[in-house]
Amino acid sequence: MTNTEFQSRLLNWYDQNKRSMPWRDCGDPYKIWLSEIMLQQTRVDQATPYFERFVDHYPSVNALAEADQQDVLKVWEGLGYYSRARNLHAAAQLVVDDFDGRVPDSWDDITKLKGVGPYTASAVLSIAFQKKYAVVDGNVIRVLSRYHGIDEDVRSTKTKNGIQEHADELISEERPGDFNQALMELGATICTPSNPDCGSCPLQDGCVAYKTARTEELPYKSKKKKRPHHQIGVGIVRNQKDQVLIALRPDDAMLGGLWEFPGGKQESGETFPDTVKRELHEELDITVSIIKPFMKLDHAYSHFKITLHAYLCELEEGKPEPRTSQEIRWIAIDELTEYPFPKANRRLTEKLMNLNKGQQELEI
DNA sequence: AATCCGGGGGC
DNA sequence: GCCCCAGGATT
Repeated sequence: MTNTEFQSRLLNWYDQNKRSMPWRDCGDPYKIWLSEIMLQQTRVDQATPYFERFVDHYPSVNALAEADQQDVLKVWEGLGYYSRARNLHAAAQLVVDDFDGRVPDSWDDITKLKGVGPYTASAVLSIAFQKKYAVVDGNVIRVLSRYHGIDEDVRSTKTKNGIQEHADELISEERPGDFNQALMELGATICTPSNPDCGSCPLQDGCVAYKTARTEELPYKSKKKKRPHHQIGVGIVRNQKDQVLIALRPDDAMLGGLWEFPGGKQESGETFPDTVKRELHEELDITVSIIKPFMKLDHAYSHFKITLHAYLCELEEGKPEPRTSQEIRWIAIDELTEYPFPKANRRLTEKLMNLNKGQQELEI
């Protein structure tokens, strides 16, 4: 199949089958940029409601640049990879300060923005500005490795560079943005990781994997390491004013800029109450007594898993001082909704708020 | 080149 | 359970 045939079949398929998305065909570089950041390692269906809410809060680069980081993280809460939100916020301020509030339309300028790497630069430049940069994301890797019958490990840089060269050669001159979106759309809806719908694929004729019945084997990926599983003890410290103690994670840490109940990893030989007491002493310089178990939950992060054991605590001695955290605060339980929390901690705040509403069992 | 960074959905 | 997802930053 010639490149021209590849393009026309793909683009015709796209014109008839593309899904509707709030940022698609809007022509607004800010919304296209925002969508590409939200879609990093995130499915369209998961990102869409966040996109709508984010645009409601921050309809323009200027609005985003003027916002407080805490508010931006609150709108982002639940979407994960929170450095994306912090980087996007900082990048919006750079766009206002250095680029007159306009999203840069050149490679050298747009890659100056935090959180904009080769994929996002290519996506924004092609979709918003019709420039000929081919994207390579997980979808493109899957589609082209099958189409060309590439069986090297797609996790390796060399293989990805080879796929980038294929994409660079295939991309349409006239409709580069649509070509990129079409290839990704095909990967997301037809050329799926398992059970691809080859009968509906416009590229079936030229596809090596289809012709050799290797669609289930390609793309080849080396195995990932198993994720370690940690046991975490967490303290929900209450005072006489029915307030709880929360801590702000530093910007450069995992979940940076989000709040949490203080705690940490269980060490060998420790009971969970021991862990909570030790961690709170180390992190906040306080001594607490354990009142009772509050909640146990499992949660999976990208590279490890945790079981979180939370205990209701009472302050025995000392005034809490932030040591490992950026800031600490005593807040009422009904204020917990106002702060950005990561998912595992959000499950704790939800139980606290439900019990508080029912006036149950929170009395010490 | 390898590792770190969330959360959700599909199978 | 594991895998994947419109990846980027850091080491």
